[in-house]
Amino acid sequence: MRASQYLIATQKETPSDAEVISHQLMIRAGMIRKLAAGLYSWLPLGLKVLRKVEAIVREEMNRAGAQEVLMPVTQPAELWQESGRWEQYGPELLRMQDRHSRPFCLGPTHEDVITDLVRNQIRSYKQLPANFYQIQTKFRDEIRPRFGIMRAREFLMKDAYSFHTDQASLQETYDIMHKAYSAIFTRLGLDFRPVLADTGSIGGSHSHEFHVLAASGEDDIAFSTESDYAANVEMAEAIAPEGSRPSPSETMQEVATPGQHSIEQVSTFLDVPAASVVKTLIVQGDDEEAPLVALVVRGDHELNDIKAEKLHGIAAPLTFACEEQIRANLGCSVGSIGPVGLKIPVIVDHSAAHLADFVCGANRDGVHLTGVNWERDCRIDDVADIRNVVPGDPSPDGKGVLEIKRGIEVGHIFQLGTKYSEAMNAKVLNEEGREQVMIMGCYGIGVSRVVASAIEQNHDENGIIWPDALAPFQVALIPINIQKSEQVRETCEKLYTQLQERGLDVLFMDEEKARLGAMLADVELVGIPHRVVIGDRGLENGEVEYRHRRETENRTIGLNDIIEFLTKTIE
RNA sequence: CGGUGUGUAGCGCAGCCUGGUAGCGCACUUCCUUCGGGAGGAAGGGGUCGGAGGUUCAAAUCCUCUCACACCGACCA
Repeated sequence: MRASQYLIATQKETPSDAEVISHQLMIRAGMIRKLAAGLYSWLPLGLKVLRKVEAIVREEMNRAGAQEVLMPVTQPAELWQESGRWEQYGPELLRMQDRHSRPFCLGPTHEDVITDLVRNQIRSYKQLPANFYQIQTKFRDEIRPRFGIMRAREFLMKDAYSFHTDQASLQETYDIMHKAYSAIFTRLGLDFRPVLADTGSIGGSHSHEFHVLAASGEDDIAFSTESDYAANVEMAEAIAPEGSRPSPSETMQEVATPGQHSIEQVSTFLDVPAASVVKTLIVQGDDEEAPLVALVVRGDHELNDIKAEKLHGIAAPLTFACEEQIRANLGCSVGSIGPVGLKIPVIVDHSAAHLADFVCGANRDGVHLTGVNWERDCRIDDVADIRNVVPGDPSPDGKGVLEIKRGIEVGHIFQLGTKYSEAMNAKVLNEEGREQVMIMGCYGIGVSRVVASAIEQNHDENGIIWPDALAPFQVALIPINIQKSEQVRETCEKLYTQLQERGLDVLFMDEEKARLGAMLADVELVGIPHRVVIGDRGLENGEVEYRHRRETENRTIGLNDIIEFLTKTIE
């Protein structure tokens, strides 16, 4: 491609509303432009990258035996009413009416449509298993779109749905998808981890998220230093400390702690480590007998609400008791609560239950207790895993300890079961000639988000550094003084033609008035991996200059060898 | 949804407090010089000052309403 015929919309200044580096660089490199909140146009350069991701995803999905389809973005409400999601789905579902006042929505996902399609087309177990996918624009009316393309309202997603007659078959396809996803992210050149994930409200037994590791990620991922265990912190199991609880050595005493509420304040005030203090949280129960429940974790730990709301007796979604409820029931304010003398159920985290001689609130404002011991001074009704894991915790698989890093969720696979097929009556005849509800799996990849995550992981102060598989162009050809030197012009034209004949995607910076510095800056910002600079000075000696985007020094290469060199390097 | 803040040229911003009819940098157009890491000079083009209403002789500036956008928040215990 000749730069003179291509829109290279780079800009020096960073827009003031771009927070994360990928957003800033995508704007500056001229990949995307914002149309409205969470809505972006893709310029030629950005679209080229997006298409590359798409192509790799498509190839690997086809290789894994999935069949491509394309379903409408606009979907009739009927289907959503049938699956029950018209009511369930919140304001993220953009609803509208057509000219006949018939209700429709913009598809945030396509389970309902695919289930309808398949129930009408597939009648026999002989046609199963089957896995259909599409690469399609989705719309989710996010409360707060942010980070550019990373959390946009309209985005490109690959979604696949598989159908089965039994769990074993679903498991088989699930495993194939797991492998295909690993192959995709490996080919894309990303540092990623498949992690165990929460299945959320959808249920089902198995779910993995694929995360690209990057500091700007919105999720915390825990993984083992010794094994391939990895899980979303929401899910990662905090295993109980070994051995039995130390025996009490102190007597329980009241201490005045005026105005000290937070764990940090209390531990500083009493000069004890946060790990020797317990925090007691009061949440809503789901039983009329026990409308409130106390949850106790160690002072240096955080409650994991997903784990907590799964426990018996606790209302889901997890809801904290309000100030008035606490005062009415316990007679103190938050900040002075402790397990001693509580009349409501007390559920204690493993680590907190392992403490002896700990500190806690006295259920009276401005008073704490020291030297408190379980059983002797207060009840434990239940011990459970209700905290987030922290770095250094033992890995649940017994190998190594946990480390925590931030991740960007780029893929999610899960076993849906029969949630949709049952609601929508999607059945086949099985071997015995009986009707049977199909079992489903679903598998998504955020195609546009992959582009942003690749940039989060690959950039420097000069701009984007594309992994080879994603680069919009492979080679940039940069002439010096093309408007003056006939020699430079002819050499470049010839190289341009020859490189294209070798099948390389070349950007020829052929603009007469472009200055060297500006061209180099653009090529670096845009992130083209290989660049060749051609000038009279080098040509005198039959040489050109080559530099890889990751290097800081030029290499001198013979004019006659450059074609061969690039062809070999880029393979 | 709640809190805060911002809307002035394609982008980044000043001007607003203290009303007098719009400016800077980058980008863009033309010409000259320059040309090995975002050149210099000269001359230009481009703005219903987010929108509506009001106050005033006069509104980007003051007042009211409205729209859009952005940031922060949903575990203090």
